[in-house]
Amino acid sequence: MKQSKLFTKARREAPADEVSKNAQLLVRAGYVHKEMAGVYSYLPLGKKVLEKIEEVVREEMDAVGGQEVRMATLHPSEPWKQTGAWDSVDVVFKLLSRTEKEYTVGQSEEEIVTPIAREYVQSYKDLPVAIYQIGQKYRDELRAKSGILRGREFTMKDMYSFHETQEDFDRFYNVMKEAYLKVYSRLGLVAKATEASGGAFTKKLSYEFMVLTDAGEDDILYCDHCSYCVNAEISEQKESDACTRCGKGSLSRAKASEVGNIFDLGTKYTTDFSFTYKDKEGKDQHPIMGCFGIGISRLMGVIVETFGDDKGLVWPESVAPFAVHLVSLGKGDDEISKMADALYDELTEKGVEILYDDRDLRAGEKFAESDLLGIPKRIVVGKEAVATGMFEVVNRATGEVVKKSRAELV
RNA sequence: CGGGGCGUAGUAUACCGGUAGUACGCUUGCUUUGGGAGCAAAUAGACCGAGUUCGAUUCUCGGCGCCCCGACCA
Repeated sequence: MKQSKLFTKARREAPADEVSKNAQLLVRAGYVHKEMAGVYSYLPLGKKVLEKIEEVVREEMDAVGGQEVRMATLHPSEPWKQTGAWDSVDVVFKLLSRTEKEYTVGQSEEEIVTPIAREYVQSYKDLPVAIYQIGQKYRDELRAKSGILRGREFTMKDMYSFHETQEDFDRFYNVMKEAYLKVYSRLGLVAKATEASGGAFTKKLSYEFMVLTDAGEDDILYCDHCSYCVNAEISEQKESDACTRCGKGSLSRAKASEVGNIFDLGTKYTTDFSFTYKDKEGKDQHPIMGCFGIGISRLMGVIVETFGDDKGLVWPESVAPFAVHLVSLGKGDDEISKMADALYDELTEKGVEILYDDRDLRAGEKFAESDLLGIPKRIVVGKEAVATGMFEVVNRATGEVVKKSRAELV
């Protein structure tokens, strides 16, 4: 992609009405555009990042046997009334059509997925099954905040699984826990599986996946020795207490952002929707259901909060919109332009995802903007490259500079 | 939803009870060219409504919007 053709432009100033780091940087760099409080459009660069995150999540969900679907976003009100959520869940948007019919937009999909599963699962032989989707969710939040970390519209991966027995659910639950940790690790994040309230439908604990960041909304207590971590809202322990799990470490308190959760829904929904299968004895049984969410757009925000520095965004390679930022210097210098053009063509042909700043701008402006965009690797083509044949390669995260020849790059 | 703050060109800001100035951006020309250049010209603005006033962008009230704190958070 040539930057002269890129739809968006970086801005020198951060928007005055954004305080959070993720919103300031993403807006400045042209990754997103705010529509209203808690609702952002994703522009070409931002969309690429979202898709990178989605792809990592998709691979790990497929790896544990998940099957991807795309469920409706506009929902009839009936199933929501059937489960009681229409009246009891206050973040449900309620829409009225011109003929006064009621609808909602999905803030979660149990009301949609359960009737779908009921249609295709009749026997214990059809279980277990796990289906998921990646898509937009809508929640009528009283207060959107922190840029893309907590919005009224956001992108989420939500998986729903159905099981014959509690044992099988527990088995899958652990598989998912590992899959989730793998996802976060691939995104360059350190997440803690955190014990939390199980929500409305189970007395059991659920797990929330927390990434430590001051921008987060939750307080957690975690052991400095083992992997124990608990949401402070359900814990009677306090900072500096000895860890009750390993007995060796002590607890630290920190702010964290919830980037995923896994719930045991029991038979709440399968009962509400009269979803039964025949077991081996031919008796009707309600499947046990699980729900597994990952906040895709929130993850993007958390990545910005975690890695962004005073110069701008810093993307881990796994989610960067481009792998390489090729920057040519020397306005109007034909030799430099030709050399940069040639390198761009070669790298593009090799399949390298590359953004080429071919614009006639001064070096300072190009470097500042390159830093802001946060692409992991910058290749500079200037007089020096023409003279020596060696290209300067700069690591955005570390600032480390190495010289490489054309042959080493392509 | 309670509390606080803020709404001025595309962006960031300034001043003012007498209709607005600066910087960046955008357009044009010349110079400059390895860390956000210079000169010149050009473009562009008071959230909405009501009230007070001879006159409101400025003061008052209401609305709307945005941010922050809290509450809330399948």
